[in-house]
Amino acid sequence: LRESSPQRTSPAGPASGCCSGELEGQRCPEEGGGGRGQPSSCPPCCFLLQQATGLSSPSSNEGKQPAVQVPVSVAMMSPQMITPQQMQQILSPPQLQALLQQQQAIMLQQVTLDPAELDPFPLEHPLGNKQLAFQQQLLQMQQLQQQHLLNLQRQGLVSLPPGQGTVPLQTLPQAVCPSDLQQLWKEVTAAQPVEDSIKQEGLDLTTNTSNSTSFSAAKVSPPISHHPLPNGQSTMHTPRRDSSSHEETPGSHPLYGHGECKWPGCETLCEDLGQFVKHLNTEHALDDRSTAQCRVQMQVVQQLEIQLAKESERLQAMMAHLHMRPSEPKPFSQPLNLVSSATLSKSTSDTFPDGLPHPPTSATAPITPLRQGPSVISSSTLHNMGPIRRRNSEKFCTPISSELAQNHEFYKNADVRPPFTYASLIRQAILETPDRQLTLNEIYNWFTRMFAYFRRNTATWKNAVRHNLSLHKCFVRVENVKGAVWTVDEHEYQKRRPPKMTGSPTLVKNMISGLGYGALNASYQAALAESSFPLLNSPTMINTSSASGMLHVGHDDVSSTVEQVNSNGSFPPRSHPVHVKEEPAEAEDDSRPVSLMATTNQNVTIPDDRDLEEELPVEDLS
DNA sequence: GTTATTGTAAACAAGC
DNA sequence: CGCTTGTTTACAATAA
Repeated sequence: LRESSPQRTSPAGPASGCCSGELEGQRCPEEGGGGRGQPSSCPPCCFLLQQATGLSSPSSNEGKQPAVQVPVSVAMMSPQMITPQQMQQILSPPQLQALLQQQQAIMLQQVTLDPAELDPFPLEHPLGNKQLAFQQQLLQMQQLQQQHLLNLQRQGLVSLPPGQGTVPLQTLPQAVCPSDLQQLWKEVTAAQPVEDSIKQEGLDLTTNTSNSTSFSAAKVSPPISHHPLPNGQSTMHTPRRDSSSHEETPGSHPLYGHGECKWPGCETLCEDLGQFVKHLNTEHALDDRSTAQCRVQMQVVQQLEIQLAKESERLQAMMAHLHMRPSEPKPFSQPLNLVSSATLSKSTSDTFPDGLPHPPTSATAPITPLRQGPSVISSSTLHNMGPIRRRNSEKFCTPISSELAQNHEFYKNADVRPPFTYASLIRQAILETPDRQLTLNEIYNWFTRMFAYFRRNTATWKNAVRHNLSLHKCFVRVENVKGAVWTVDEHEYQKRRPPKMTGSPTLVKNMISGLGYGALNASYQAALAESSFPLLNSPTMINTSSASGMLHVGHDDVSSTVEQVNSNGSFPPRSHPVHVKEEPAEAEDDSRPVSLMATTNQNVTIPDDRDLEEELPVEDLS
C-alpha cells in the first residue's frame, strides 16, 4: 500500500500543495529523488559511500589489478559487484576491519618498498599506472575503513573522538610524499589510466571548478550538490571562491606563476600569461586526462584538508593546554561565521532579543562538512541520510551530549539533520543552560545555533518543537515572572526511554560478537552513564569510553573532552530538577572564559557573539 | 499485525 | 490584525 503512493500523502488538501514544494526541498537530502527507502538516493551517505568506492575508480583498477599481488578479496572487487555496504553486510565488523587493514598494509608495502615505484621517470615506466592504482586503492581502503569506523560508531559501540577518524588517513600523506604526488601527476599525464573511471562516473568538469570541487557529491547526488544552503553555500566545501578571486585578478592566473604552468605535473615554461592561456587551453583542455588529474588533485586537497583539520585541532589543544588564546584566526578550517555554542548559549540564554545567530554567510565562509565531517562526526550522523524516522534518540549508546560535543561543529556547519529526536534535542538544549530552563524562543535559538539544518524550514521544526514540548510529559512548563520557561523532568524523560543495553542481552551478545571487549565496555559505560546521569556526561565517561582498546585515542579528543568539561565543570549539575529562574542572568557571558578556548577554534575568530544576533533570513526556499 | 514512538501538518485559542 | 506561544488532533512512517 505504501509503495502505491510514491509521494508522502498529505492529509491536508490545499495546504499540501505549497508545503509539499517546500517539503520536497527539505527532504530532498534525506529521501532523494528515488523515493523513500532507497539509501542510494541519500546524498550524504552516498557521498561517503562513493568516497569509498568511486573516487578511486576501482573498476578501472580492476584491470590493472594483476600487477598488484594483493589477495583476492571482496574489497578489491568492483563496487558494481559489491558495494562497501554490501561488504559490510557480508563481513562482520572485525573481519572487515582486519581485511581493510591487511590490504592497506599490503598496498602500503607495495607502494613504499618497491624501488621501481620510485622511478623518477614514471612517464616511461610501465608501473606508473600501478602506483596510481595503489594510491587510489589506498584511498579507497582508508575511506572504507573510515566508513567502517563510522559504522561502528553508528552502532554506538565505538566512541570516536574528533580527529580519530583521520588517523588512518593520515598515514597516506606519509606514504605518498609530495614527490610521489608529483610523480603521480606525471603518470596521469603520461597515460590515461582512469579514463574508464571518469566515463563511468560521469564526471563532468565542463562547469569549471565549481563542479570539480564538489564532484564527490555531484556524482552521487546532484540534488544536494546543487542545493545551496539558505545563505547560498553549497553543502560541499568549495575553494572555488579562492580560485575565482585569483582568476579575476588581471594579469595573473592561479595556475600560472614564475613563468611556468603550475598545472600539476606540467611545469611548462610560458613567457607571458597569454602564452600560458594558450598552453592551458591546448595542453590542459577538458579531456579525460585533465579530468583525471583534477580528480587526483581533489584527493590531494581532501587529504590535506583532513590533515589541516587535525593539525588545527592539535594546535587548539596545545594552546588550550598552555592557556593561550589563538593569536590569529584560522581562515580555512574555521569559518568566521561560526559561533561558540557554549559562549552563545551563555550569552543568549536569557537575554533577548539576541539569540538567533547569523547563518553562515556565503560571502565569508564556505561550509566545510568534508573537512570536519568525516573526521569528526560519528556515524550516527549518517542516519540522516536514511529514512527520516531513523533518529538516534539515544536509544543505543550514543549519548546526544557526547555526540554533539564531538560533532557540534559539523552540525553547526553542515546542513545535515542531527540524528536525534526533537525531544532529545530540546532536552539537551535545556540541560545545557545553567538554570535548566529555556523559553521557547531560546530553544529555537539553540536549534538554529547548533544546527545548520534548523536554519531553514523554521515553520516545520518549530512547530515540531512546540508539539514535542506540549506532548511529552517530560517537558514541564513553568510560569515565570517574565513569562514561561520550559524545564525537563528528568524522571519523566528517563521513564519514556526504552530499556538500555543492560536489559537487552541480545544486543549485548551481538556487540560482543561484533567487537572487542573494549568497545563494548566503552559503549556500555557510555550507556550507563547516559542513563544514570540526567545531565551531561562527564568527561570521565568520555575518556573512559575513548580509552577502549579497540581504537586508539590520543590527545586528539581534547576538544570534545574539554568542551564537556566546560559544560559540566563550569556549571556543576544541580541536584534539584527544576529551579525556576526568577530573573534573567544577564552577566554570564564571561562566566566561562575557558569556553573560548575549549570549544572549537572559530570562537576566537568571533570578536563578539552579539554581532550574530540578527534575525535569520530563514524560509529562503522559494 | 499490533503497539509505541516520532515527525509533520494543521486547527485552534490565548495573549501581546 | 499579525505574531508568538501553547495545546490538541490527525496521519504517516518506522521500529520494536
